[in-house]
Amino acid sequence: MSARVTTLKELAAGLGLSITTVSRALAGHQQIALKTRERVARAARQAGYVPNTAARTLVSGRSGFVGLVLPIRGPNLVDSFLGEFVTGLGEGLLPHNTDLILATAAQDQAEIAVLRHVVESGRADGVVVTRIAEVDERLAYLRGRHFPFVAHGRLVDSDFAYNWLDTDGAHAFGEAFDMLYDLGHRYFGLVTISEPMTFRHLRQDGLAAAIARRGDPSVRLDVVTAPRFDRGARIQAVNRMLQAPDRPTAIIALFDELALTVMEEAARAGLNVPRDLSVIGFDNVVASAYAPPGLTTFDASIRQCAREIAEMLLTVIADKTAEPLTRLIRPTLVPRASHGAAPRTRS
Amino acid sequence: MSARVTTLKELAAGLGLSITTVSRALAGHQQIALKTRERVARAARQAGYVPNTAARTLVSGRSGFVGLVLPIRGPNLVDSFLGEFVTGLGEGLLPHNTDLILATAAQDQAEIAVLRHVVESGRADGVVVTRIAEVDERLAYLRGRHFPFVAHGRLVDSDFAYNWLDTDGAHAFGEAFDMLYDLGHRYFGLVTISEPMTFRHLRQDGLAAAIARRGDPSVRLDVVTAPRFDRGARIQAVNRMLQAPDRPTAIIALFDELALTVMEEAARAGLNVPRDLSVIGFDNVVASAYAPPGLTTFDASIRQCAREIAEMLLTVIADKTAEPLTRLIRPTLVPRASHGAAPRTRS
DNA sequence: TTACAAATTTAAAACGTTTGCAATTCTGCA
DNA sequence: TGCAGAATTGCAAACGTTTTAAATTTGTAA
Repeated sequence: MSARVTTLKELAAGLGLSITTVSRALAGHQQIALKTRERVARAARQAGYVPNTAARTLVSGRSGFVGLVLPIRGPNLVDSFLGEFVTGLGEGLLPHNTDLILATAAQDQAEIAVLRHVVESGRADGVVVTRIAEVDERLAYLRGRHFPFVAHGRLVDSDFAYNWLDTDGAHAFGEAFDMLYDLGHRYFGLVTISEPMTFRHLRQDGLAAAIARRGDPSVRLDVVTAPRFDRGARIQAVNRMLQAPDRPTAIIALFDELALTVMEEAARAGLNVPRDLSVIGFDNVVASAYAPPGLTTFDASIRQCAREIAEMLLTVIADKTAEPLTRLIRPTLVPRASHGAAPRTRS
Repeated sequence: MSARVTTLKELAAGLGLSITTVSRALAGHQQIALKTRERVARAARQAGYVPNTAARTLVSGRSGFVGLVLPIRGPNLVDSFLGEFVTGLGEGLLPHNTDLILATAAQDQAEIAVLRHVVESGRADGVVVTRIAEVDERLAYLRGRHFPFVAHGRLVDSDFAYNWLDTDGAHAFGEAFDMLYDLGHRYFGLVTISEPMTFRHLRQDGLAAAIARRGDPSVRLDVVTAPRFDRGARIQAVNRMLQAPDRPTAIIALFDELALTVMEEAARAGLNVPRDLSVIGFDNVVASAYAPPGLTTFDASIRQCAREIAEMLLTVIADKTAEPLTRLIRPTLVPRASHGAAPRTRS
């Protein structure tokens, strides 16, 4: 076992054939005699031949990679999202012999610079773009370059079509409202974030639409906004809502991390969930099953979504002229113990 | 903004220079006149020139990638490990302009086949190997090929030296024992796994060594083994220990997932943690903070370890002849509420 | 046997970059 | 003005593969 790697030239020399023939034989071209193809295949297998990716990419223009730009975030923020997402992408790419490249963007670095580099260096045949912002230059850039991509999430309204897969947060938030309304709740709280991500609008709009559909003027909704990555400010925002003299009887959080904060602060304030307060989250992070009394939330099946995103991207790469693909995935309610009937008496 | 990508040839033509000169100018060679270097740099920046990775790799033999083989596991097993690990690697690679490639291995597929493919296709300049098994053909293969790699974890005893970084599970388990012993515990339980991973030995040996050091013949240790990925069997194994007429007063689990199962089953059996039973885990997964009453565990700072692994790997790639690097990281105790004084009376 | 078509194989160019070596252009000095 | 030597630039090969177009071999029918 040596450090040398077998090349096509060596293989050809050993077989007394030309490089061309060996290359074609391995590719399974019909024009090469069956007997030759078998002979070559045997020799290649025996030599452990693996084609050089760089050379193949250079001539074919296809790298066999799909890219994902990984933004480095602050500490303490790692949940299972990235792991699930990457695993799902891997599963989707596996049958097509495509690998994933993860390019890291420093915290202060513009993610688009890294994206540009990935695209223009020819490292990848397509990219996945996550965490869509309200104004997202990445999508415009990729579209301008006619570079294959699939967005996880989408713009609120865009003047162009593109490939995306999103979880139907609007529907989930409407479902949450309906369930809580039927349990007697009329005074609602929404904890949202201040970062300009599109999903906050989609979910909040879904909630507002459900309220409007119901047409009950006694329904009231308060909204409180917290910065996503500042735990202190988040707790403060949550308490603004909890400490108000007339607090909501049901709080819907934009995602589980916020909902868990709500439950912790409620417990600290001596409130019983769900007797005094119902809480509903979104994401179904692992901790939501463990945090007492068990957080009712929605599962977006990230891994499955990522797998589909990978498949969509491979489709787009194979046929760049195809119509834009879009998929809206309905998250499933995970009912646990953090929601219940509205309290009878109000303080 | 077009779909075309700028090449060195175009850049050279536009500047009236040869490809050679432009290439050298961009590489900052002193032999190119300063004025020319500046002129070229300006043109390159303006054209948004990014060198083609495949071409560069082909001629230089360096891909600028580091590989990680990602084994697809069954469902429901995604914790934050992968996300943290990948993030840490990204952080470590970032300053060296190196990216990460993730090659997926199907569930039934031999991981070594994927590894071989990554290595021999020239996709990566080095690889990270995780989850070291008792007999691990990956290490032997990489060593035979003289291919740069760093192992996360290590063999129990090996007849050759290699680069590794490991968390000192032996020390942690000894620390756990000492703490529990001082709290009056004498009857211990260890929940371990049946999969042939080396870390189970390292941790169990650390525990045994601490017990031996103490030299108290009244100390007793029971060990129960569960398959890692079969939740039902895991619960069964845990209950074998909990339901025994004389059960341990303190249970140490090989990792948090098992410890959480212990706590759940203890609660179901009407046992109060920590009054009736102390439980200690390892990993500090997010859920361990939320699972009542809060699991005492050890934090291995995966992200930080991964960053160091990346740095080690880059060192090894830069100088293949260097002495093997090894790092043993001491995990820190995260004391929560799942451990306490040994119960006075025994049933 | 010959001619021609079909089957099979090969030479050579191309992909975009780096690099050893050679060629050219400057500079200063006689 | 001429020339050595330094400074600067360029030619061409190389990396390992795919692919176009052409060459060679084989088979078949006259």
